[in-house]
Amino acid sequence: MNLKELSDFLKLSPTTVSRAINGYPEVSEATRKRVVEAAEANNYHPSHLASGLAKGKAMAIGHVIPLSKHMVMNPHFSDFISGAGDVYCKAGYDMLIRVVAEGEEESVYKKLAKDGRVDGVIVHGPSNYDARIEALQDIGIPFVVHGRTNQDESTYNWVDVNNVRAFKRATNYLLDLGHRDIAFINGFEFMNFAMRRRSGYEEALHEASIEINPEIMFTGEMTEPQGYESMKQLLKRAKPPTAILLSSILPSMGAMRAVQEAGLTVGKDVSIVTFDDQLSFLQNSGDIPMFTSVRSSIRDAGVRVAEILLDQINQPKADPYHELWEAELVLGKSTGRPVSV
Amino acid sequence: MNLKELSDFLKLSPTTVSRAINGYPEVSEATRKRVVEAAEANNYHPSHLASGLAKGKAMAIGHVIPLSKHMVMNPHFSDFISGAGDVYCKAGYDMLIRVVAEGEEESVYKKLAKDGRVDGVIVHGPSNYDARIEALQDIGIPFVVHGRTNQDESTYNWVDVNNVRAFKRATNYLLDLGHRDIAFINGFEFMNFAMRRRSGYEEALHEASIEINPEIMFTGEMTEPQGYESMKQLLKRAKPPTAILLSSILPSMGAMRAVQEAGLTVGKDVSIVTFDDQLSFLQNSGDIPMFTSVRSSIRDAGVRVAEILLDQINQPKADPYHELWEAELVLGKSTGRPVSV
DNA sequence: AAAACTGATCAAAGCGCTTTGGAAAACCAC
DNA sequence: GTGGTTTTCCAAAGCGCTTTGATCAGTTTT
Repeated sequence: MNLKELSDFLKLSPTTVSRAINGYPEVSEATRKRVVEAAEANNYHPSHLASGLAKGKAMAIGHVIPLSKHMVMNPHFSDFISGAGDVYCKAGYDMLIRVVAEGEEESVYKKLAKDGRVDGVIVHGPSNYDARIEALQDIGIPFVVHGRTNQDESTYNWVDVNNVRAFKRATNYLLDLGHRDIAFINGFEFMNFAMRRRSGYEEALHEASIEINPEIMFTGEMTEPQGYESMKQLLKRAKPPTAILLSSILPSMGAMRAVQEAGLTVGKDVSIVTFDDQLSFLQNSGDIPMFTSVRSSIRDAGVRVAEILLDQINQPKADPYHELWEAELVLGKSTGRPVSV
Repeated sequence: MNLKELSDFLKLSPTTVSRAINGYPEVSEATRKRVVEAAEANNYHPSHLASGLAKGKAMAIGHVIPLSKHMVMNPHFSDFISGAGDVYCKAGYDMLIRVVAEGEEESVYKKLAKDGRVDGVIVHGPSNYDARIEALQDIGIPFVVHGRTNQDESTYNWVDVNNVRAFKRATNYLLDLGHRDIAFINGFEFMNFAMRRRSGYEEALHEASIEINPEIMFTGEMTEPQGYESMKQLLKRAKPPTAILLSSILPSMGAMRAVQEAGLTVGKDVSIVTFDDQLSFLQNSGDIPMFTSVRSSIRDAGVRVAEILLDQINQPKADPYHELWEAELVLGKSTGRPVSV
């Protein structure tokens, strides 16, 4: 059943029926009621394609998700997406996802923006210099970046965590406890957030006049095995570091496994501080959390980014909008004073 | 730039331009080349909405993802989706995701199917009796179920793992090692896969004439904390079970943490067999995997489910299609003979 | 009672594309 | 050069909706 049929059935014009359903004021309450009931009864649903075409809005938001070399979908996405998806759903928008091999993102974003299928897009995982930003600005489609780049921040919308401050604080906390050998297991540093985290770590060490030791700094895909393998490397050293900073709960689980396997105790022999995205399936909670962490919910970020994007779509002339979030430092069981030698 | 403008520019009719771009044979190679080049040069992208409307196909597949009570997105989705998304992308389809509060799924599926926005849908996480199946059959939209229900299996498309057999094998393996007290930490048993896993476990115990003990059987959301808490319960018992069966790597990580925290060793004091979906971010691999497991890739399932759906969309008259996969039993470090009393 | 206004409805054009049913041009054989 | 085929292109209708501008009754104003 389509609009025409429904309006024939009701002996009304398509105009009136359309307006009745979309809540326009030009139609009397009596007929509106009649129309809505008939639509319900006949199981009529307006075609999204047709209405989208007619009003030039697609009522959908695009996400492009790059798969890494090993076709791995970063698990942090699922929480981000569940936050964003919830916002879209409530606003009547759909989420359009394109999974794409690493490297092709830019062209996929362009196509997505051009073919009129979405009204705005989210940029995930910006690198230090990210060509997508200028590409999207050229096209003129609204977009929000989750994170930032090293490009001019003032020209686009973004929501980011203060990664420098977070990791500086985490490092300082370990320094205050008396640690001097602090390892760092980071994500890939071409990703902007990872680069900023490293800056925070290095700043803190600098200020404490501790030399930076590249031998105890790792980068890689933030997975459980990454944490495990890196930690194993560290424990092999003549003088293993007494504290480790990690970029996500996932590698932290792996690091913990390596520590326990070596017969050592986390929080005593080795202190761990992790960034905690509050992944819903790996929650670091309880009376005293398992890990000491700098914490910021990636799901909340998804919510906020989505809200901002919808706002920008409805007010296309608005100025670029930013939010910089501070992570909280949460004390858990994984840190303590270093065992004195 | 739209079709009309491009065709004016080329001094051709929209018909010819459209055909040239879509690769129809009625247009000479010379003009096709001219058209394609002009399209490129003018950065012309056909409107997806308009073409979808005109040909009655949306070129998109719908996924409805229920959030659990705590707004948690099951992390297993992300791997499934990355597999499916890859297939869609290669076939020129988009993935449309609606995140929806638990319980509203049926109506959301209906709306999605009706409003012409997608050409087919995937049914995730079927329960034992799932109303979505009949709803979708009524509507007549192609769909594929990831998993099965207890309804008549022959009437719809599905891809499933032989969960009964997998868990029976896993249990038998533990029995063969000499274990007699085997606990089971399962997912929610209103989910069909979890129910079938339980059947497999119980069948094996029955055949070995071992009584089923509900006190050492848990169900819940399959997360790290679930495994941790359940395991802690088990270790508190006067005579803790010597082996545990778990439904996913996530709770297994938690169980392992509890075991290690209690000063015991996995694979010696406590044997663990888990179902391994081969989650990309928690891989159970290496020379000898961390966990003994029954293994089946959920990403591969996503790929296959997507392929089948696209096939069904292209041949709507085809018979329902099913695939039942056998999980492999992979030996890892987490199992051994029980410590003799 | 004519004029002005208001509220409820409608006809028709348009969104940007595909596709049907020709028509025109080019080619072929005889 | 006539009739028949192919090849290449086009005009126009249609997909299902929204929206502009107009109509028409009913109400109020002068």
